[in-house]
Amino acid sequence: MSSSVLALVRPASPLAAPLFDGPRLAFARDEALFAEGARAEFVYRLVSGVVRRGKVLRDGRRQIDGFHLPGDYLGLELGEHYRLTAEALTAVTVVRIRREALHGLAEQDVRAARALLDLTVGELGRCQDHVLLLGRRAATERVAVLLLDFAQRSGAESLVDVPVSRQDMADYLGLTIETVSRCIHQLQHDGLIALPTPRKVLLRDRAALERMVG
Amino acid sequence: MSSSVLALVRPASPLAAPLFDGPRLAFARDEALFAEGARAEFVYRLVSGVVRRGKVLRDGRRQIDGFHLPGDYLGLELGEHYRLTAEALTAVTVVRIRREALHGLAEQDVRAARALLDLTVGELGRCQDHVLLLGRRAATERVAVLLLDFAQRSGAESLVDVPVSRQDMADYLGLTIETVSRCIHQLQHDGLIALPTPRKVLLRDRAALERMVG
DNA sequence: CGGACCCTTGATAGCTTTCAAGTCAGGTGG
DNA sequence: CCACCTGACTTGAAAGCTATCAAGGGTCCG
Repeated sequence: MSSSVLALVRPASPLAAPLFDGPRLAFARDEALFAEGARAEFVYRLVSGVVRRGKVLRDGRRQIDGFHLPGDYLGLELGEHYRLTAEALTAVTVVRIRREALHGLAEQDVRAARALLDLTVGELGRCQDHVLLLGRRAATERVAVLLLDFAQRSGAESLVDVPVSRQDMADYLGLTIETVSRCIHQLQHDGLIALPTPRKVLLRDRAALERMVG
Repeated sequence: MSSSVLALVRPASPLAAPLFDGPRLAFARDEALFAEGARAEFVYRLVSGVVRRGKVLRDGRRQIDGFHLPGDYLGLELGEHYRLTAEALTAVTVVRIRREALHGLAEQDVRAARALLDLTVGELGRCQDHVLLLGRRAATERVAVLLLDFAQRSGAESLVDVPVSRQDMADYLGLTIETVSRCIHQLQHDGLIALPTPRKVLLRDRAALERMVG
């Protein structure tokens, strides 16, 4: 069980209880929770919806670092400024906490400090897997990794929900939208998956997919 | 083991004092400090030498996550097992501490806990930058980024020491050794750099390099 | 001088991108 | 209810970039 890249980010070791709680906030689809470079004032816990987190180069090239689902924490960069942008892919609700308040929590409670560290370490591990994927995997492998991640995340037996657009997949995988589409077609042609709808993937030969991913 | 060598990896916010200290250990060139998958028993602080840290796919494809220089910490993954392999590129000396001891330290001393978190967050930030480089930059840009990193790290005005082989550069940049060589040639041809020796790069037009990197 | 290793260079192949249509589903308004 | 429109996805053809395969230096060191 090599730690395959987890596209959908989740706590490394699930916390028994949320690290913090509080009133809920809503964001509309396409709204930014926070932007790269802005002062990092808050840390968020996602309650519902899907969020993408990434960066853009000045010329518009975009790289997505990960997708977030309910339960995930956002803004753990914990520096003075956010290092990337988080945007709602759907309507989203979150709980947020001031960064200083979270640090205060960690100073008073050893368990909170440890949980915070574990979350950050988990994020680091996923980021390292992402580096391997982008540096050394061919296009079809990348797509297979992502589909398996979606599958694992959803816990679905074989019918997997793809919660993001082809463009977002491409920007996560370091490919173009056309290449993603062609790779999916290839996997379908090889009998590894079927595509009831563009956003639903049926895993027909999960073992073969996992072999491909290594 | 010239102290002018540089690396991509450095503490996010330099610690006033080392997080821990103790007796020194030596590793020979090409020796592994620890291997991916092994039980993560120790955390290391590099005292002298250069270390590379990375993963390999089963078919031999290699991806390097970063290069480490004196002052850097290794093994901060802090999970049950190391997530990557660390190997000495030169003779190396380190100080090491048991993982549990470090956690104990963090539990007793809020400042240590915070330093540990900051180190991990810094590592995460560098990893995110690496993802952007691998996902969305062309070969020559990647090489330029690495050369500028080496430059910044060494603090050299214009004559930069490249402390790693072309193969290691390639494995860090997600390229082949030939492509790295050709990109360096290209930069030289365009007058941005000169190459007194293969491991010494003279920055002739740093502004242009930085423009290229964005 | 010979050998080993690292780096460079050349030619060709292959994969992914780019450019350009074309299809499909969902939503809107007539 | 249907025509239309828009956005998302797919498909095709050609170009471009990087990898692969294959030599060819250069340097260090025995």
